[in-house]
Amino acid sequence: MTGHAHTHALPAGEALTDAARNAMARAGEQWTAMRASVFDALVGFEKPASAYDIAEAVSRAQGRRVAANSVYRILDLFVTANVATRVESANAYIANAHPDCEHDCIFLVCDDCGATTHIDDDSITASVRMAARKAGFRPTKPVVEVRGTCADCA
Amino acid sequence: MTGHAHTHALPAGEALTDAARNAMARAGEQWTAMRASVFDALVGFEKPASAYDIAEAVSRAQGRRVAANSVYRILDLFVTANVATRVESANAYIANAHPDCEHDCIFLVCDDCGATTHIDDDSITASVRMAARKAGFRPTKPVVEVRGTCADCA
DNA sequence: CACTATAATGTTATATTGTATCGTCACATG
DNA sequence: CATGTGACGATACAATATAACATTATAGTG
Repeated sequence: MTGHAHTHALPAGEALTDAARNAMARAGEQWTAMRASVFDALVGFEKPASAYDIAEAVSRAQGRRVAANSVYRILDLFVTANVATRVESANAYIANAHPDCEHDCIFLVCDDCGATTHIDDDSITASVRMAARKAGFRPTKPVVEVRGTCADCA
Repeated sequence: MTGHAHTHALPAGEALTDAARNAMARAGEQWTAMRASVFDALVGFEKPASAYDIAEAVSRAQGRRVAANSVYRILDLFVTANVATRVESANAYIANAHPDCEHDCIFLVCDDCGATTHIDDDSITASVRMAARKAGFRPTKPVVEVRGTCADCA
């Protein structure tokens, strides 16, 4: 039993950007050129990207030096607005494929190639939260990531 | 249902150090004065400690400068030998309360005070591994941590 | 439009975390 | 004693993250 069946029409390209912009709007945040740039860079990576990777990509795209600092600020907003997620075990960020709905994501991180996919299994994350509560803990954000080998590298 | 009931006589003090030393021996690693020092420092922290925190503590304890470098090396051994675990979402390390048995631990990290407890719920981590496999992924090490507020800070 | 408050970004500096490299020391073994 | 090996020291550096303050852009408002 994998929680309620749950199919997203995964937004891509324009649609994904739209979804992100909307999510930001809902969070009361603006969608500026700089933020669009960072988002594009983020989506441009297949793997989770570090703030510095993104800073470099944005710098290239804009033909000027963009400091990691600014990128961090924007990534923080993205994370708050559910537009991106931080992959803790990789110190890196990844775009959220469906900013529209709130999930406790589960990331599968390939130690070989770095490729990272995510699955949504609300029954698992719910039981994680539950177990925490049973221990007298008030959960805010479960971090569920799996290191291992992806299908391509296996 | 919380997996098989599972009660450890949690080793503490001397007993814990013994357990750690044995675990290292099983991994074919030596138990040196330096390693004992690092382990003591690690156990001395209530919260997950960064390698630098530990380097400082060991430096104080030994009245000489110990470089983070050396601490990292030893921590890596500890992690491999199941004597310590890295808390990914905190970039820090914590001693394993029962080096004798292998678990996919679940950590509860308080965002307020930093105190971190761990629970072992094999049914949860098993289902995490299972979900990963169902996605064509070969799991090596699940990272399950929960950020939130502990009972004391609630 | 001009003014102003606020948000966003730039700039620079610095803190924290993590690796790499190579030298030295201690100890075991032949 | 010679030699090999593992542990540790020392130094340098790379990567990740935050702080503080200046400047610029933007949205409201009169």
